[in-house]
Amino acid sequence: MATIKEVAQRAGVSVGTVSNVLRGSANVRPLVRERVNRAIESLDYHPNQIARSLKTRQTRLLGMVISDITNPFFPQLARGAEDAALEHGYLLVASNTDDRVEREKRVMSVMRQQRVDGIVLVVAPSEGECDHISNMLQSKTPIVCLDRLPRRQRMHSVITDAVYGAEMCMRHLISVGHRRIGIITGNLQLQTAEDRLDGYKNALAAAGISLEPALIRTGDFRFDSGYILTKQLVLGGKCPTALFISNCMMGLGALKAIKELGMRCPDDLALAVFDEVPGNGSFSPEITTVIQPAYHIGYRGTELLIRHIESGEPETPVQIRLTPELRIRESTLPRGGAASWHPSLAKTGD
Amino acid sequence: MATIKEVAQRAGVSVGTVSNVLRGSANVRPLVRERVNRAIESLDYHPNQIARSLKTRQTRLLGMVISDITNPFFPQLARGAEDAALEHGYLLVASNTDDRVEREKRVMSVMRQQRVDGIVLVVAPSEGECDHISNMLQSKTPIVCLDRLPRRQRMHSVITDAVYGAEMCMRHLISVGHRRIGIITGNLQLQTAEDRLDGYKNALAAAGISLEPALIRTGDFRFDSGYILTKQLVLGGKCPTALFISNCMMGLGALKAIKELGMRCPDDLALAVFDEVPGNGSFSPEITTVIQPAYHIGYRGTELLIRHIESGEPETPVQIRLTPELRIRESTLPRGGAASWHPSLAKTGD
DNA sequence: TTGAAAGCGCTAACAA
DNA sequence: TTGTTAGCGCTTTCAA
Repeated sequence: MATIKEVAQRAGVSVGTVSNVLRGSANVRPLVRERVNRAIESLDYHPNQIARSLKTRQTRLLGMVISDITNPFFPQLARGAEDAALEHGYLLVASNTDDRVEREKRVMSVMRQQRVDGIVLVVAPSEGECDHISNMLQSKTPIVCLDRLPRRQRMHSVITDAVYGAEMCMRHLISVGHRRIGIITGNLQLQTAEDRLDGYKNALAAAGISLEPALIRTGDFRFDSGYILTKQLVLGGKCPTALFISNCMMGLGALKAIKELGMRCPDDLALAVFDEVPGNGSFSPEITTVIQPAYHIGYRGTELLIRHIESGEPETPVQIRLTPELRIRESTLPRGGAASWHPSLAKTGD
Repeated sequence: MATIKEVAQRAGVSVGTVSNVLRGSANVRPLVRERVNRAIESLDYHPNQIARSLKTRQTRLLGMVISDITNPFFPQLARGAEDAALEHGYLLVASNTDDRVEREKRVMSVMRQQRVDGIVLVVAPSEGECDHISNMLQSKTPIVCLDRLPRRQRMHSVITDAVYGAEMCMRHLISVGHRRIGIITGNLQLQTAEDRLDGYKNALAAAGISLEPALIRTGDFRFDSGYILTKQLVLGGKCPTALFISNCMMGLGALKAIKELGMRCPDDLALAVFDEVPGNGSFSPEITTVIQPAYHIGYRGTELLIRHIESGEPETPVQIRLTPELRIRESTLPRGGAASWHPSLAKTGD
């Protein structure tokens, strides 16, 4: 591959001048500029970003560490992050952790060696051992947390207002007549999972419905736990009339369980899911969901990260909280006929 | 951030020795090695891969250029690619093209500036202007094509045997009694899309069913075209009794159209889809699909790429063709009662 | 407006 | 076994 030196020779100028042309900056005589550009063209010269990075101490690489791209929430988020990155001339180095801290540590360490300019991070649940995060921060590599807040540290973040989303969804379930509502939560080491549970509790309390511990099951955001815990809830004595599932993968598991149990949704059991469910709208039943602005979480988080990279870290963490949206569909059609219910009843989000 | 020089000073050795310790290679006295490691630890030293790359001319970065990560086929592929990369100490730089050549050119150019060691590529459809690909190859950056073969060049690739998959699926539809089978294809600039159509044609020919041009519609692998073309096929005069859809996104569109038309699947219209459909198995109906080994395409393609990076390019392109699998589900239950059909009838894949 | 040259942090060849 | 040093391709300061 051609180097800047060869371009300089070919154009009959010094490397400094070529550099100036490349960076569009300094005062170069149009004639000279023209000659340099022709040399670049004819040599198919691609500036060596590695050499540039070594000198300038920035790579124009951003790390993106997420949980699992096969969870349909994350592709949207990734697209948002990529769009923001590309608009500012950055490329994304991406990696999945499967929510394992060891993997998070490992990829963040490698990204650090690669000298990424910053990281957007969906933290893995952990019991506090986050030295890798504080070390990173200490070495002046900015991090913006997406979707989840780590328990200990206060950091830059862009998340969904999960308490509000869960509350809104629960109010809807209650408004169509449900009293015995079960919930399957995510891993409660995660603030997000806890928040969704809090929304559940708040809504029940506000409606004067007492909390029934047997209706609360702790899952892990994966298909299997949705499947197993739904069966447990349904078969375990006092079967709920509605289920609130804390994410889409567990939602699919719950649907499968309901099918296998020979129950009908919503007639035998209503279902509402936090997160859009893959395939929703094309199949039956259509599922009532709390929709997170996944794309925007990625986009705004990355934008925030780039702002910090390019103009220095602010003193206090910036925390952005985006509002989710409730989409009501047939899986929560009111029991005993639609006549007893009107969509306006559900709009209690104020 | 600490440098190798500081580590050397702290350990009381030369940078050369530290380098030797880092790369685990040369003969270093255990005692000295120990001292160096302690220095590394206490300084929280992370080797600067940028500087290393400049010298060694390899970045341990792999480019992954795909069509669209929100198409559920690609997350699987990406996980396979990442696993292979990580196992060999590489990181993935990822980007989506939305099947637009301009975007493909742009990101590949940036990746080239970043000096990625190689690229796994899902090519965008185009009318032959692939200079960016041949230039890349010429500059000794290996490329392995995944899932799709570019029309002109012969390149390293890992793809699914689409002709075989489509044939197998069509044989099944025919075996349960269908004669008027419609197809919605992908963008026929893509070999993959063409292959699936060829499989369709082969199976019809083998069964002695004459080709009906009106039953062939050209889509673009996106939701909307599946939706629109299904409506056209159904409402356009001679409605088919079964539909073969060339990918999952169009499959979802087709399902939605069928729903809106008030038709029942499979009673009014049978449906088979190439690619696993998101949500399939949890909803109704469950869809008969041709399942591609997406993870393996990513994994083996990346493995192949790394092999070429580390031991030089072979003379002739390596082309790997993986076998898809037919999963028969309720969307193609035979018409006129299950009694007339037995699963064994479908197993004509020999 | 342009050229010359130091230096970014590392590797690897060579010397000691 | 360890140390010294040139040089990877660029940017940037300083001098001309």
